[in-house]
Amino acid sequence: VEWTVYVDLDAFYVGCEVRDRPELEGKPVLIGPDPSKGPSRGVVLSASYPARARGARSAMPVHRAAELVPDAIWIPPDFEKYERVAEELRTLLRGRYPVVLPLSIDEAAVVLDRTDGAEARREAEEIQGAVRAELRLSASIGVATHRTVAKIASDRAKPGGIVVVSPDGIAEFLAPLPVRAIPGVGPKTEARLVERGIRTISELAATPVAPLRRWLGRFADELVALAKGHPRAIPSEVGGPQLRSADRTFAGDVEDLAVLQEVLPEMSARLWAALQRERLKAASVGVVLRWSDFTRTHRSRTIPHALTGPEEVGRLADRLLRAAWSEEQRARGRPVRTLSVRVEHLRPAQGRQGRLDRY
DNA sequence: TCTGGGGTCCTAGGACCC
DNA sequence: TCTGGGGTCCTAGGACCC
Repeated sequence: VEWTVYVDLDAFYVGCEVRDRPELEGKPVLIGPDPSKGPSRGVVLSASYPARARGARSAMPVHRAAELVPDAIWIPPDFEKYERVAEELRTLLRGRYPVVLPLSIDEAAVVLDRTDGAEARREAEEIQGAVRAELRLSASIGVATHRTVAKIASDRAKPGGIVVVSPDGIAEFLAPLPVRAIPGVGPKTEARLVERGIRTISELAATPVAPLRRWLGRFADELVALAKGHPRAIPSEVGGPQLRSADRTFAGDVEDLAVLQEVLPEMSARLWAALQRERLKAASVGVVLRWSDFTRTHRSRTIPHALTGPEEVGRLADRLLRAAWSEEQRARGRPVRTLSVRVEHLRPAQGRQGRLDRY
């Protein structure tokens, strides 16, 4: 049987900082823009467990976290560092196992062929020990015969534990958990399920799938199968990236098209640099306006050739931005909070191999 | 005192093709 | 005069994840 060992690094950004500054161990550390340095619309990117004990969470507005934890130690994010550390984890795993799936900056999975639960648990223990000894980081690990179950198990193992789910114990393991524990069930889907009296996975398992399809589409079949202990297998191939984007949230909401147009050259340059770094070509440009009420408008255009440079990205983005603005702004009657420029239809550029294997 | 800056995948209608 | 069945691509929007 094939087993998946799902490795999830605990409070990852905090962990990267604490291993460089051991004196921070056990302290309420928050990664994000320090709100005492001026008003910010930023959010917490990572919170240490002592900070979590006082209610701070990642994705929480920083001013709210500062209220809850006034003596927090704030550290501005250093994404290059986190990317390097993420690569350390992948290297560690690739040195030991033939099939390693990089799943996000702080998660990776190993697929073990022809093994059993006891052996898979020993591998998880060995990985956890190596991550602690060599990376000086804490990992939570879920072990199961299906990736989705292994991921859910890794959540239950936090922080620093190992949870193994046997193939015939899947339904029993999932039964008491809230539907929200399933990856892909967010606030909206949870609300739809709860409206129908479905709060836990055991209640989901007891629900006829046909009526659920009306609300959830094909996802309904997947959910009920998982709840009954028969998860869908997820293919292991990791494709190349689908899009790259540059985002900018303004310090104050913007009511003037010209202000948006002004930042396009800088954003296009940033985006182009990212493509160059990864040796990618793109053949589609898009802009996204996030209005002050958090709704979004998207315009994109595909062109019959690869984009030639940041100027072309900027030119096309400007055209799309003006169209989106004239068609939508009056009707929305709201200023813009965030502007994004994105490129899609990515392909590896010719020539030397880039680092497409990173993700 | 609301909610970053990245990303992924799915759906749905229309164009267009065989 | 009426109108198949299947497929892909494009665009816009939505939900979700780290």
